[in-house]
Amino acid sequence: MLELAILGLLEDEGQELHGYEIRRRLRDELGLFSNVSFGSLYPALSRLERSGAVQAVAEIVDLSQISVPMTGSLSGERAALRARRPAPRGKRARKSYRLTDEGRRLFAELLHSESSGGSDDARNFGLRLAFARYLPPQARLRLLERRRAELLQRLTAARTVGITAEDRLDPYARSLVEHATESIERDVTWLEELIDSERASIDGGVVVASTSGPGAVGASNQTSSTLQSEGDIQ
Amino acid sequence: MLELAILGLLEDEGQELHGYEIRRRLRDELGLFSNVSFGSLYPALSRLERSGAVQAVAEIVDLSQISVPMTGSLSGERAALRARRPAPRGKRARKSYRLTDEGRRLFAELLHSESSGGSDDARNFGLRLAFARYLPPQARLRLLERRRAELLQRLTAARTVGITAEDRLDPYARSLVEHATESIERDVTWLEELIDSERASIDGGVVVASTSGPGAVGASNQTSSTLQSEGDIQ
DNA sequence: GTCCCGATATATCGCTACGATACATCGCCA
DNA sequence: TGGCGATGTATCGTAGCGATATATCGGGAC
Repeated sequence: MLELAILGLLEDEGQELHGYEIRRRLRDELGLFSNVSFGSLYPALSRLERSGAVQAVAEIVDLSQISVPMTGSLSGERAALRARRPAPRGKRARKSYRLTDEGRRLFAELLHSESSGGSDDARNFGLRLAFARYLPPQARLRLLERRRAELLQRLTAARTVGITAEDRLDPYARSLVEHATESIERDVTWLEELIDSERASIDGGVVVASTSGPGAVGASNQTSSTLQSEGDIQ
Repeated sequence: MLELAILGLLEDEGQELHGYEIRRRLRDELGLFSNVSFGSLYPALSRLERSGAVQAVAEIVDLSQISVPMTGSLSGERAALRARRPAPRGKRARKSYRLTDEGRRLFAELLHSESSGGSDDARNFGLRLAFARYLPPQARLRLLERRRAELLQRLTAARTVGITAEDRLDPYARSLVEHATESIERDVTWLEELIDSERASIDGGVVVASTSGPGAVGASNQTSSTLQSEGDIQ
C-alpha cells in the first residue's frame, strides 16, 4: 500500500526524491497517509529498492573513504571534510530514489490489482482514486463501483443492527451509529455522482470541457494531487 | 486498543464469552472493528489473560487426559469421547473468558488514558465514545473536545493544501479533497452538538428527559452499543 | 561566542493488527 | 455418505506505527 503511494508520487513528480521529502509530499500533497511514519517509509523504500522498482542515488559523504590522515583533532577532521565536500545543499547526506521502468510497471500492476493490500479500506480506495487518471476509463469505473458495493453492504449491515439494537443503545452509541450511517450514505451519494460522470465521459467519448464536478477526463496529465479520507486524515 | 474493546464488551455484557462470540458481538453490536481478525483477537485475549485482566474458563475436552485405552480404531475412540462428554452445546470445545476485578480496573484505566494505542484515530475515538457512559462527565467532555481539536487541525491543514494546490489537482483528486473536507466539517458539526448537550447536561445537573439528540445522560446503564466509523466500518 | 533548539535527515526496534492458512467439529441436505 | 458451510481455536508472515537513536545545520538567546 505504502509502496503504491510512493511509486505514484515518484511517477507524478517525475524526479528523484529522498525519504524525508517523500514523507513531506505524501503528507502535504497527497494528504493520504497524513503522517507516514519513518518506521514504515524507510522499510518500504528498502523493499522497493530490493525489488528493483526504485534506484537509490546516494549523495553520501562516505567518511570511511576519505583519505585524510588522523591529526588527533577530531573537530579539525570534521571541518576538513566539510571543506573538502560541502554537502549538496548544506544539508545532511541524503539518499534520493529514482523510479525505474520496473517501478513504473509495478505501479501500473498495483494500481490495477483489486484492493491489494493493507486493511484500512478508505485509505486504500482514496489512494487509488488519487491516481485514477493513470487508469483506463473501464478500470476507473470498476474501482468506483466496487467501492460503492462495499459501502452499500455496510449500510445494509448497519441498518440491520439499527433495527435489532437501536433502542438498547445508550445516547452516545446511538449518536455514533446514526452519524456513521449518514456518513456512509453521503459517501455513496458522492460515489454515484462520480460514477455517473464517469459513465457519461465514457459514452460521450473524449469529453473536453467539464460541465460539473469531476468527469470529463480526457487525457489529463496534471501533476500532484491532494486528498484526505478519515484514518489517513488520520 | 483491541484490549479496550474486549474489556468493554465483557463489561457491557456482564457474562463470560468465548473468542468466536466476542468477535461476533464486536462486529454485530459494536460495529467497530467490523471484522476483527482472529489473528488479532486471540493474541489480544492471551495478553489479557497473561496480565490477569480476564480469566479463561475452559470447557475443553482434553483428549490427553481421558483414560480410554487405545483400541486401534481412531474413529471408535472419537465416538467414545463424544459419548462420554458431549460438548456443552453440541459445539466444539471452547474457552470462555471472564472479566476479573483487575480487568475492570484496566478497562477504566485504558478508557481514561488519552488516545492510548494504535494508529487509526477515528476508530480509537469511536471506541471510546461507545463506552463513554463509563466515563465521568468531565472526562467525556474532554474526550469530545480533544477529538474536535484534532479535526479542526486537519481542517486547517486541508484548507492550506486547498489554497496552494487545488488547481493543480486532476478532477478525481480534487473531488476527493473536497469530499473529505466536507466530511470533516460534518464531523465537527456533529461533535459540537454532542459537546453542547454534554455541557448542558453538566450545567443542569442530572437531567432526566432528553429533549434532543443525545445529551441528558444521567446515570444510564444500558447494555450494548452499536457504531460505525470508517476504517472500522472498514 | 557558545549553547541549545528546531528543522532536516536516515535508520532501527518492539508492538499491534491484519490476512492467510491450518485444523477440527458439527449440522444439514442432496 | 459425502461434501459444505457455520462454528471454533490457533499460528505465521507482514505492514504500518510510535518511540527512539544518531547526526548535521541554521538561527536566536544570552
